[in-house]
Amino acid sequence: MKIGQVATKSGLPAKTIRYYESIGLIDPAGRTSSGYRAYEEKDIQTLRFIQRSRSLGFSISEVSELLTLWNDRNRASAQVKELARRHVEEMDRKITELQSMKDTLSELIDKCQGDHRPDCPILNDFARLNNKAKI
Amino acid sequence: MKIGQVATKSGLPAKTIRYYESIGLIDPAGRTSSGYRAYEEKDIQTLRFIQRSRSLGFSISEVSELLTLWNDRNRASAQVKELARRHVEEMDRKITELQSMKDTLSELIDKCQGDHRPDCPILNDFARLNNKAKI
DNA sequence: CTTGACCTTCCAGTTACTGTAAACTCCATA
DNA sequence: TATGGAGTTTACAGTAACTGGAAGGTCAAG
Repeated sequence: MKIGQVATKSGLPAKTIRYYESIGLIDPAGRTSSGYRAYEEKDIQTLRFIQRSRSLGFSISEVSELLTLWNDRNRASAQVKELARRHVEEMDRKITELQSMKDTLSELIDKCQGDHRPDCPILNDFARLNNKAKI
Repeated sequence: MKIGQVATKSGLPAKTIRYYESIGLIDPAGRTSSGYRAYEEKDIQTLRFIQRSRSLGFSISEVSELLTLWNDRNRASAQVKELARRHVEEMDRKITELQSMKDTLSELIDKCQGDHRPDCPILNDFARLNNKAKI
């Protein structure tokens, strides 16, 4: 199978698959006599695995860890859970932070709404010194 | 005022201030006779403005827009609100996406918890084809 | 035999900085 | 007056994870 078909089946752009090979995340693919990369079914599974992990927000190096664990099934469980849990915590932190940024900005927009002066209080707030505690 | 003091007062690393100058986000600072960058009070306000906008998640190019609007107060209100609203929507999308990723992963962790087989179902799920609808 | 789709490599660009190195400049103290 | 340390300058490289584009090779269909 050539890279285009693998791209379709795995959900990853061909370009990205080559990139993953270049950074050593996946083993170099075999080659046809003419130099095209040649893939097998199991490669698609690996790439799907990577695609899925990435879509869940794991970094490349975390995916690399997960791939190692995947290839060592019998002691995977605890470590995978640990990695996943840490990842969930990280996501939680990000969600909280985004939510708080959003709330702050929404409040500023509301203030601007009820205000009929030509200049927007949002910008004034941005420019004010020591505004951390004022919102 | 030299860059170090401005860094302290604005909350931005000196390095970052130089960077902002290099990409044209802020005007080049004046120089002392010996070549050090020389700043005034109003520069601190501008940098604070940038710091605050960035901390609310605006990209550099959005900050650039905001700075332009800031310098044109009388027609700022509507445009600033629009920019801010779009930004809030974008944050909402990110929050939703992160939340959904988190939920998915949490579910997988739960599945792993109640399972006493040595290999973790998380990895199996990662590797499964067409798993988009299965969670 | 040619066209077009697909493949190859390599290099550059993206975002927003951060790290590091080598070389000043300035101020205070011995 | 010398020197030491803190602060400053520039320039270059690196980060994360790709993405875009150029220039060229390959293959099947018509």
